[in-house]
Amino acid sequence: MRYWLMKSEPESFSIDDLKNCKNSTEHWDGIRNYQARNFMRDDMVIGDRVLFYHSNTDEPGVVGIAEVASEPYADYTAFDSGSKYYDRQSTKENPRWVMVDIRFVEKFDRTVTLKEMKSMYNLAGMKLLQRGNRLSIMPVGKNEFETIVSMSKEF
DNA sequence: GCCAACGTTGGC
DNA sequence: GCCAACGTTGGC
Repeated sequence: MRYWLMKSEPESFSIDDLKNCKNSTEHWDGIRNYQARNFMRDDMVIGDRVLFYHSNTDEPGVVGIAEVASEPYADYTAFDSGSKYYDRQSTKENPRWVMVDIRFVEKFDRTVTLKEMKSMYNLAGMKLLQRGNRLSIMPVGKNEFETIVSMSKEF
């Protein structure tokens, strides 16, 4: 099993929104970055655990856990000329962008904030914390995943 | 709202 | 293939 971190702006799609989806599952559309796409396309496996991260908000941080719930498949928002994710170079015959389904697993009792994570010596290697990182999907180490989960249980 | 950092685009 | 211009991300 692999571990991931996926960012979402809570004003557009929060962990509560995910929980409230049908079957607490939603497709993760709109990824238009090749590195992030490649992670979904090449490395994600059903059942992989995902740290759900809220970005662009008052208190950025990890708010809970989700899991990968499908194989990768074509991101159909790229075919829709009315969508803000439309990409005329992505065709049904040869889709450029993919997505996976994500299922809610649990919401933390509290947010593990970016600030806290920065202060943890054993999280210093996290991609999330590297200078200038803007990836919205990134791999996370098992130890890092478990450290963050245990931080969520401490007050 | 600002701005640093980064990815993408396109002219050459 | 270089690189300037531009757009986006996301913390602050």
